[in-house]
Amino acid sequence: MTKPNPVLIVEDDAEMAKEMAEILKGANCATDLCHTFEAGVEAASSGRYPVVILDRMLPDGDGADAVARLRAKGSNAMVLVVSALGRASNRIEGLEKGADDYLAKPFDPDELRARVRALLRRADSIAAENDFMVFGSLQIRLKARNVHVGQTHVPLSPREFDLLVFFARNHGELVTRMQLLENVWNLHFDPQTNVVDVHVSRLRGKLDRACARPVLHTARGEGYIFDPMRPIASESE
Amino acid sequence: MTKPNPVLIVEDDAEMAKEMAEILKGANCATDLCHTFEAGVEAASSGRYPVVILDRMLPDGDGADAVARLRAKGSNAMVLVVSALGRASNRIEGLEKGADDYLAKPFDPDELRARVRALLRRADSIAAENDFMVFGSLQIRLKARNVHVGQTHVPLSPREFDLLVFFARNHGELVTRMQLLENVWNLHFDPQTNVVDVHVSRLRGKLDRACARPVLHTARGEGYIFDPMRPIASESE
DNA sequence: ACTCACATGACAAATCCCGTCATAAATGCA
DNA sequence: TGCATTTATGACGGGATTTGTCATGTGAGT
Repeated sequence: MTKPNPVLIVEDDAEMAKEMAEILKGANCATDLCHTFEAGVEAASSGRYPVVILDRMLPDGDGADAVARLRAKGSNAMVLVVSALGRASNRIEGLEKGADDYLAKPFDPDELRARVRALLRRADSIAAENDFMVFGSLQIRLKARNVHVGQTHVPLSPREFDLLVFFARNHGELVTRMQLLENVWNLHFDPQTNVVDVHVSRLRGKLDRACARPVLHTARGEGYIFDPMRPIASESE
Repeated sequence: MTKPNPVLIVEDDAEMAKEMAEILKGANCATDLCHTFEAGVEAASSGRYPVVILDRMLPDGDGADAVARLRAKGSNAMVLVVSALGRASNRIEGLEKGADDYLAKPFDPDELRARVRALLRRADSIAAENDFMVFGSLQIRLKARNVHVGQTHVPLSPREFDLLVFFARNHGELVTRMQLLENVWNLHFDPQTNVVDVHVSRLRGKLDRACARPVLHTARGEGYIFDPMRPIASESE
């Protein structure tokens, strides 16, 4: 079994939310919960969730608008809108506003599972076709070979891009200079220079400036760690 | 009003097909019709239709398999499966087999329209994101800025790529040197040199070699014509 | 405070892209 | 066929970009 897929549920009814979470465990999903659209949009725009489930009606607004706000923030999550209003007209409005699927309450557990699975599959196939990596606001388009932070483009040289991709593929993990020489430079021996350091420095210069926070951390005596999600220098908790 | 969207309907019941076509006129669609999956898959794999509507059950097979065959042929059309079997289990199976939406018969005309519109919108956004032009075996990825013939990559310089894209946008039509200077070079006067000729020559060298046939034709005294579909040197029908 | 690892600015070699020119080839016409 | 005009293409050099090296600065840990 592969690792569970993160799914965000935005729902104010705690009972319903718990039920959905329970159902989705059967589809290999790890659910997180928000109680308001405000919080939901915020969480979803991190790019961590390939699939987001929105209740159509919450105290703080309308699901259709929430979808619009989400899209405006650059999220490309798959959105499933769940609604007590099951009539066709509502379904239509939801889909036209940018949701990817629509489900009426009350729903059959099997159907929820199936819908979410279909959305995950679609998210996967889009990601595979259009190869796309997201770390918070940092986006890497593998085929286009370009990098964006939020809406702004970060110009990288070919080497720098390859370097970043290697880091991204091993995000959160320690990467040694030797690994980099092997995989990015295709060198199977130590050139006895600091090529790696120089390129890491250049890459870091561009990325940190763009992200306005450190993303490439150095593990003294070991190597480097790429971890864009790491909270900004503060201890505790 | 923009120009109508081509939609392919695959349906054996002529009455039903006519009705759907009529309904979809209201969604600004130009519908074509096939009566069998065989013909439908063939027509759809031309890549001309962003949206394909499949009946679930036709004499020559099952819609779910047709979707699979379509995908295997490399089509990335959005597929809506319409079925008399409206139960959840069928809907689920359809979606999991690779269809993009599922609609039960009988349906509300408004709902068909809305679904198709949603699929068109999604097709658009995928096309915009993943912008892709195909001429026979020649594929141009606009964002990735790379070109493939069949499976092999054709390396082009930036200028050459821009040139090709301009030709591709005007494929089959005469393109003058002046147009190229204006649109590819951003020159609004004649530089009195043969820059264009030289770049066309270079581009042609790479493309013709890769395609193993002439793709960029010259219209003596007029300009050039990009036409990758043009049958190989032979007169008459 | 000292040492060693890492960071980074500067420089130079290598590469690639592009426009120009000169010359060859091809086309149309008389 | 021969001539004039248009197009094709090989070669050259300027210029920008990328990349690796080195020298020096900075900071962490002992």
